[in-house]
Amino acid sequence: MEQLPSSLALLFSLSATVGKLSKKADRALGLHGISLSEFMVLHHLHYAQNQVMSRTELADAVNLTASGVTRLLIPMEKIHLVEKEKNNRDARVSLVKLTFTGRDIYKYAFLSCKNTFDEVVNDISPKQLSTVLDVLKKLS
Amino acid sequence: MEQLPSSLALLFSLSATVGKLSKKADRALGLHGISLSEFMVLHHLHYAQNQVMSRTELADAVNLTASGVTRLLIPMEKIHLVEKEKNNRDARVSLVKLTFTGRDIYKYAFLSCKNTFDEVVNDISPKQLSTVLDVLKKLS
DNA sequence: GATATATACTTGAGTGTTCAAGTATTTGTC
DNA sequence: GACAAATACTTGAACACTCAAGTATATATC
Repeated sequence: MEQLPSSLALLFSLSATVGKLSKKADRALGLHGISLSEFMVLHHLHYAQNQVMSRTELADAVNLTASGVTRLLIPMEKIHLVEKEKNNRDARVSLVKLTFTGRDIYKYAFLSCKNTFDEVVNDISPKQLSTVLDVLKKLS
Repeated sequence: MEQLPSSLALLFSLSATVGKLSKKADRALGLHGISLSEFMVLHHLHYAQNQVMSRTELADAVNLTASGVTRLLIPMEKIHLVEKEKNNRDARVSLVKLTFTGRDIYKYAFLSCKNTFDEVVNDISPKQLSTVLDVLKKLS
């Protein structure tokens, strides 16, 4: 449509695609009462040692600021998906622990999300997919 | 790091990458006093017939809602990057036209942005890049 | 040619996020 | 062991967007 250099085409295309895919994810996850960011928090906690992480670690993992994480966690604590824990070695850090409920919700949400996105990538060959994942890793 | 199915790995990776790249773009474009969304508006106007588009067309092009576009354009009109124009055939539509100033800013912003992102894609082969663009097109 | 329906846009209220500034605590230095 | 600098987090203000409802205009139907 326009003579856009491929580097900028990449930027434009990435942002359009992510816009659409995250909406899709939010719709799928909405059935479980959580957003994509919340799902990502649950996911990273689920695979963390003891299912515990600090807020700073979470911020890095889900690509938010520390303050974004603070605010994201407030409702998640309220509905008991996660709970606060102290770090005895360092009183500054406020640890976040996945609860039993949180783990449960994560599992069901995971399945919904996986089904949705398996379908999305259905007509993309495994080889192409792995190229894309490689490139994305380089870009990050 | 975790046993994430590739479809979800794609979602996570895409959203992380876009987060970082749009920040990078915003830093580059900030020197010209505009955001990435504003740059995208200027870009689409620049290549539109007569450099005019309706707000609905713009919304589609930059992947925002109509109301998002209305609000994005307010400051752009104020600093005379774009201006309103009537459609004589249809009084409902409010056309948006690129001004001289807008065109000028676009050109310089384009160069900054291109330099930044040419560097970003520097260690990605043209073949990989075109695969990624193909896949993104399929996903959108 | 009146009336229902659709389209293009705007507006108020709300959401999710950031940034800058602040607090509490820890670490490093002399 | 006092004090400066760094770290982990929280909070108020702001920003960028969305959604739902409203207005104005156009189109289609009878």
